[in-house]
Amino acid sequence: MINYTDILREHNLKVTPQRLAIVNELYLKGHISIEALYELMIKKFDSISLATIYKNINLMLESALVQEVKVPNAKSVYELTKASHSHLICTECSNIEDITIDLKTIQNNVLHTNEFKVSFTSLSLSGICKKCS
Amino acid sequence: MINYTDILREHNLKVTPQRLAIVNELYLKGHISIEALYELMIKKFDSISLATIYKNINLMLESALVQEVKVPNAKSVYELTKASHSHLICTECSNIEDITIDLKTIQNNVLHTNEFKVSFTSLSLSGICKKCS
DNA sequence: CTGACTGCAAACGTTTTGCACGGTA
DNA sequence: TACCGTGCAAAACGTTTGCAGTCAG
Repeated sequence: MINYTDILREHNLKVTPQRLAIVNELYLKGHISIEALYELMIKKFDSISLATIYKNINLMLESALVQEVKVPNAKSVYELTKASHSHLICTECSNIEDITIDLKTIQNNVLHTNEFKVSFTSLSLSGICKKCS
Repeated sequence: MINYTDILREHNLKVTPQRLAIVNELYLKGHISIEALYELMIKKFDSISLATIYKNINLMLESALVQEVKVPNAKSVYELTKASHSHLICTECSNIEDITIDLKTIQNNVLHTNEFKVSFTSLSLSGICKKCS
């Protein structure tokens, strides 16, 4: 069991049952859409409002506890902020897997040939995953 | 002057002044948001409707004449479909530059270590461009 | 001439906001 | 206790749809 309370406090967010549950779902699912998160939250808080989900996700985005992942041809999903990584997105089952790919060489090339200082990279590879092929 | 008429016909789209203008703006700007496209179009067609923009962009997406580019922390932009490429996105001036980066090695690694068959890649590098630094 | 495109208005789904109440620190 | 978070309802926003008139082929 992860200590979500401290994680929230470290990001200057008050600890509430709803927030703990949101962080818990993000941790368990890895990547989740607003809609799917709401469906899961309703099971724990039968009168929770979508507005609460939005307000909290937005606060978590601002405090960098959470990051948005833009998915080609699909809705965005959200994940707990972790070390820079890429995504394998299955177009069949919609599952998203994290993967570590070293992009330093590419960043260096871009710095020298384009004089462009990279601060954030977003790489997603869409295709068919092991299970679906 | 590019022959936009043929480009439209090749994608089974009827040729209208509005469509010619949309393709022209996409060509000139490289990447453009719906909102910005509408602002430009209004200058040429004072009674054009946003619905016309949406309908045409959607048709152009379906016929693969146009592609959507999802931008981290910003609205999507649209571009004429061209050979696979990546994007340098300046967080200062919001300019987007196309760049060719060979991702075959990465795709091969993913195929072998994750058994994941990549069909589409999306790589964007956000940072500070030459002009803004 | 026929079907497709345009522009307008209405509808729709998603996200945000305002407010009264309740809970955290 | 004081402020912040929650839930509800309403509003705002972006996008889509239906329709009547017009245009491309």
